[in-house]
Amino acid sequence: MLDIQTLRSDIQSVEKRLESRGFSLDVAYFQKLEADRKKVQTATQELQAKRNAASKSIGMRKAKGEDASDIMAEVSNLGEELKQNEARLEEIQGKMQEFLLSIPNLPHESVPFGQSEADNVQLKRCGHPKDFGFEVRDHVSIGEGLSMLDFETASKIAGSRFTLMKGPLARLHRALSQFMLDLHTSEHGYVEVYVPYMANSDSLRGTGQLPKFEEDLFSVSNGYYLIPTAEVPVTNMVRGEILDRESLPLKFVAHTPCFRSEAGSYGKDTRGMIRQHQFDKVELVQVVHPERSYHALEELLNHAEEVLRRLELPYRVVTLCTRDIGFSAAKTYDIEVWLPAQNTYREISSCSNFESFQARRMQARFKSEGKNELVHTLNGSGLAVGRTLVAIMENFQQEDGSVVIPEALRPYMGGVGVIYP
RNA sequence: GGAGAGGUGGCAGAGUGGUCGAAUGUACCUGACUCGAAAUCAGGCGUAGGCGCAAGUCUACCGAGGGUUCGAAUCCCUCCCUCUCCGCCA
Repeated sequence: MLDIQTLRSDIQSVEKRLESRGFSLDVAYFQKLEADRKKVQTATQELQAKRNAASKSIGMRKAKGEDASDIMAEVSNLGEELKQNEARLEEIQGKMQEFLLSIPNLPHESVPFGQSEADNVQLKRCGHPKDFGFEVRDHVSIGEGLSMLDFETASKIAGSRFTLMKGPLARLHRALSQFMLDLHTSEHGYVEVYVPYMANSDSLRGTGQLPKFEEDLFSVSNGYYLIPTAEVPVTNMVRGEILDRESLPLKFVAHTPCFRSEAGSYGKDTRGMIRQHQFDKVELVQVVHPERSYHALEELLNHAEEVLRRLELPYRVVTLCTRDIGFSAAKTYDIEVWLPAQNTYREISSCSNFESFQARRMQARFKSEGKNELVHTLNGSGLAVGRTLVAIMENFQQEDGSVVIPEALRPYMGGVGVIYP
């Protein structure tokens, strides 16, 4: 959520900055709403003040045993008018809130301007795609060749876009999340957290999934939603809190399953486990002092990259352009891993600074010299586990259909160095 | 699932219709005393928002949402959460 004060004071520049990400701000609507609000709120508060004063003097007279029927008659006439004003004010404020919740974040000045995904800027490229010397297979072919990846059974159990893994491949999947958690907790200073896999609508509103993106979520009974990312439960840990300045930065890492309905992506990545309704992810979340958030973003990116370096996977980092950054983000780096079978780089992590956008929705603040100030929040995948598994299968495949285990993972695999069919 | 108790300011804890945004204690901040500290004394000390150049002033908030009333922390209704005991379960 943007600060309503900046909309009041300088809506033109807000409009302009939002335009760069393809969002057209309804300035006239805002100004109309704001004018109405001002008028009705002032009137309502005046009536309330009048009523309060009258009621107070009734109380004072009654305490002295005096008659107060004249004031009571007077103030009872206020009732209807006040009620109407209050209802009208509530309506306007509701509309204003809805309007504010639907506006995306302002892109940071360092975000490259662009019209589409094609305008994202490659920041760096690390590692070298291997020269295989044989016809590479994709992870589906490799996994099924190993008899360890079974989409048919998964769809029998649940439906399309689910995965079933068996044996050493399932273990490799588990090894990956263990490895990532250990790296981030022991070397990068994150505190491991275990969190609910369902969240309420307040939480989803806090991080920006609601109200705009409900169709991407799975909802269950009792008003719960399955989390689409650990970002939701972890970031919402600080919702409504006033933190000590000294406690910042907070750095959390969580391994959770993520559930996404992937509405509107039918026909995209239908083969394999690239785009699933359920996938595991290790998520990094930081809650920081506003002055430190861009430094923290670089640090966070580096933490995610480190996973790929240790796994010896070739990757590149791109800075998303204004048109491609997500709704809540001010700036985002995507890390893309090399997938030889697709002969391209595919997203495996997204690291974003949300500045105060989520914090304002969540009312997450810290005390600074007696004043309350909004924190900045960041998160990044460190990494998407399923896609990392895909990357390992494809980058470490051998001609006979076996898959070599990267050195860093072998302690987690009971010393196994190669997975054979 | 059954029975009971309860949700008030950072914490503790009073307040069952009226000068209550809320006593008191404690923590914290400022000042006085002190060489300094402790103790003591005095003052300050919640959140969100409106109006205003400002000083300031007004409004809302006592788990959430409705209702009754001139007036609600206090009465009524619905919901949520926490705790204790029992049952069940991993």
